[in-house]
Amino acid sequence: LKRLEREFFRRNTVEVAKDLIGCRLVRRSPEGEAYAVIIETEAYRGQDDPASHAHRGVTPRNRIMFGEAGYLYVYFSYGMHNCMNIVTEGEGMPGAVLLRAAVPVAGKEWFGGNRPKSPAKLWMNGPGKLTQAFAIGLSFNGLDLADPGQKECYIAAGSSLPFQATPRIGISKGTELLWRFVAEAPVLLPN
DNA sequence: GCGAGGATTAACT
DNA sequence: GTTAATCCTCGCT
Repeated sequence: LKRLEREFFRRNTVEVAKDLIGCRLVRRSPEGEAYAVIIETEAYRGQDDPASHAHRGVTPRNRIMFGEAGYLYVYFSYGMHNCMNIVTEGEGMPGAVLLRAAVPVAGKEWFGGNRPKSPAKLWMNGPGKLTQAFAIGLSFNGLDLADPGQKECYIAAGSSLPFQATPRIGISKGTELLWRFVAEAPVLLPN
């Protein structure tokens, strides 16, 4: 499990979102390193993207999106869910990739404990569920995934998967952009 | 201060 | 297919 470096994230957001499909999201757990293969992402790029939190300029919440790449942007949504994004682009250019779904590989007991009473197929097949399974809360906002000394959470390279591009989910503006990327080959899900 | 709405989910019918 | 849950953030008064 080799941590992806900052240069991977310091690129065009849409490219990063595509390249993240098939990569692994790694999290320290009491049982060791738990990880899952990322199968769904969305790109939110620039101040011109009407669906992005960065669209109206810098606010206390979204300022991390305007900063250095490789940091986590976590926000609270719908009164009950957290969503996790990885900051992209260079400083001053806001961008982030929303992680929407993954397939658990290692640390399944821990994931299952974080998603009680939920079958494995539904552990992390949505952005809110993903953060729940990985125990990622608002306190992770601003975490540097590219810091080699930071062991809580990082992204590791994987094998590339075929994917397709679709409109992003749950937004009302910017639907003409095909900036959601989903692994198409039904990746084998655990039972 | 206050009110509206949200990059959603789960449990209904 | 429909809807309640639930609270942070932002923009406006």
